[in-house]
Amino acid sequence: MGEKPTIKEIAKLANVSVGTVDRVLHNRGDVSKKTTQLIKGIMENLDYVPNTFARNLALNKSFKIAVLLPEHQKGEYWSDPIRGAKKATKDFKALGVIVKIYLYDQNKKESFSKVGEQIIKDKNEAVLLAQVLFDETNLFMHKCKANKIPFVLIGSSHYDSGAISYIGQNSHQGGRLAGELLSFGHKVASNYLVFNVTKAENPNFNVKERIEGFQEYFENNGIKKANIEVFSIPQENHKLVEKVKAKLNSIPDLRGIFVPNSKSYILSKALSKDSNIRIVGYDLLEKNKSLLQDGTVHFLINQKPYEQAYHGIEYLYKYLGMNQQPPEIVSLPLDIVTREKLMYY
Amino acid sequence: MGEKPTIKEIAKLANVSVGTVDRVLHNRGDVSKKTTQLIKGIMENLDYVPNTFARNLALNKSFKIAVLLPEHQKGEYWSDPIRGAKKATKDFKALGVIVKIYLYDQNKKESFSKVGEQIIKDKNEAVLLAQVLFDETNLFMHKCKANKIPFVLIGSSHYDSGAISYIGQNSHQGGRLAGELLSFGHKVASNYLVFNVTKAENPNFNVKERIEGFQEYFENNGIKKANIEVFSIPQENHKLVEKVKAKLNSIPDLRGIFVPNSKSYILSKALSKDSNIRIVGYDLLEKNKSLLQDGTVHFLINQKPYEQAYHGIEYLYKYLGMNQQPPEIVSLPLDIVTREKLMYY
DNA sequence: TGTATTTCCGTGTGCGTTAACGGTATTGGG
DNA sequence: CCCAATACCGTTAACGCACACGGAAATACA
Repeated sequence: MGEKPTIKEIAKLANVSVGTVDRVLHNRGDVSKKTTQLIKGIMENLDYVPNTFARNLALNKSFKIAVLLPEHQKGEYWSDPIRGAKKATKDFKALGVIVKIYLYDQNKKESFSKVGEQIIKDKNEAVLLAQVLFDETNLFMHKCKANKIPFVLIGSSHYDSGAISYIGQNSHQGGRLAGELLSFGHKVASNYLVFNVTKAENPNFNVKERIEGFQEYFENNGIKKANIEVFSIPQENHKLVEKVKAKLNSIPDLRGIFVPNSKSYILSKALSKDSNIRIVGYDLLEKNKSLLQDGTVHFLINQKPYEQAYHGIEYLYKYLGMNQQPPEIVSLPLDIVTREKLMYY
Repeated sequence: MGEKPTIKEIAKLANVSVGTVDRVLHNRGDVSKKTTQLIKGIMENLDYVPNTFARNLALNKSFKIAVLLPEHQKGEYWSDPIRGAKKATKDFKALGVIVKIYLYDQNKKESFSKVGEQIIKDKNEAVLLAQVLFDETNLFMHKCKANKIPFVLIGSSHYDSGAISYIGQNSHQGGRLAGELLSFGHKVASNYLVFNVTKAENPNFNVKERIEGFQEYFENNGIKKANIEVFSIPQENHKLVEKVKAKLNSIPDLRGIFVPNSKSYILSKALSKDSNIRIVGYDLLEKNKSLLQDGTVHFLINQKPYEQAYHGIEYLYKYLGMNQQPPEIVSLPLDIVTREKLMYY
């Protein structure tokens, strides 16, 4: 009872060979109806389940998974998902997973396309990617679908993309959380600023949703009189710092600032040293961590890019190797980082 | 390059047989120092990882892991690590891991001992446990050591217990974080209360350390004038609520309360509805979540009991099945939960 | 009746790793 | 110098499954 039945035992009970049992197991024909029924009955009775180890060993196939992400410097955002991907590479290597990381220059769209084609050429069987370059990524995802290459999207949410799974955070939720943290302890209505540094030609839906969530929070919590100004400015603006300073000075009694992307470190350049403004930002870049450390920024919301990539590869392997369908949307919990929590990261 | 190296290939490169490679792989001696180095070097170079499927097939054994935790009602603290254990059970089943959960009545010490003995009798090869009943657990851990059964401790920190790994949070850190959250935005010194509900005969070192960390925070941040009172009271006290109310009234201008364990819901009974006191508590019990939801409590620190148990089983398997020594101490990051984050849990 | 086809099934090899077993040098003791 | 002990290493049979190959029996067709 405790022991697991093997193919051989089933064969003996049915008075056939293992080959026959194997044939009905994978119903690939060449077995008479009678013996098929007999064998199926026995398997049913003994509750037979093929041994995964033996099966995978015999199949002896490996899975090539491509990771498609932007090039990056050390300490930048994209180094985290890369780390996660590398950890997954190591962890799943023993299971036959071969991960190759493809990097592109996010300022050169043709770089993306080139790398994307390389991925197809290299006969990768699955792809993990983030939608940084919107249109190019859409194109690539279409190609994947055409070639029946499953892929997982991390970070950004583009629901009808055809990805077998989307892994990221709920952006609305993040915005609301930022609202909660900024207004925490303030009973009275106050002035808040959303500092939105944009990047030309790269619409970011996450940022849009975060801002919506931020506004939503104040509406839903009866802090209607809160005055929320959204200040958007392109990163390429050469008078950026001056303009930000002017904006800050133009708002009397500014209570808090929400930076819905990783650009807190830009905002900090325009802040006076002894500013008393609460700031909630995103992403644990080295520069941002310093701001947390010295008290300029009070909360950073961590997107857990490391985990996103790790789980992405995990899902792709399970999909390819064990026919397991991953959840369509995986919402990672928001991680609030304060100065005291910093030393863990 | 893309293909994975096998033992056979390594053997060929080192001019030895697979047997020798296997011997150095599992360092079971009978190999000269020179060839050992040679083989290790080659394995390093090729980044060799033994094929899990072949390995487990050859080993053809399963690992019995026991989980030893208190009985619990739905929604209570211990249901979370149980969930984590069950998830791990499912995830590692395919690797030959058999997990059995043993529950005891934490109010009956003899119940613990009985279950503990059962674990030994059942020939479990590893144990995951939490130190709820201090002395009894020590005794049991000694028995495990005597029987050479490895075990992992989750939640509480008892360093010289002989556990192969301790998984939990840094309690000092948790206390400091609580200090940070309570004092956030307050420049001036204020009055704070630590509300410590104790349980007879069950000294909890985590709570002690959290309180120390809390005090430490104010000392280290120049908020020396902060007045911190630690109020300890046994849970069994039949005039508990009255006494707490009295205590609260006795402190003028009370800014915040730190509840260093899961007993926030007890404190809440003594609070007036429109209280303006900031509260930081521990643990996502259903009762505590309600308090977060209605705004009575502002922050809960989540110990991640689910993850503790999951990783505990993961480590035990790797220890048993792959000779991998886990880290002696695994500090899970502190998880700050606010109302806005609540819906994820 | 003889040959060709179809139906059905057994045999054998290989997948990568483990570990028992046995074998050949090498060293040490007398 | 011989024998025994030791150090070191190779060979090989499992582990359970997948699948190619070939072969016997049954059926079809002439």
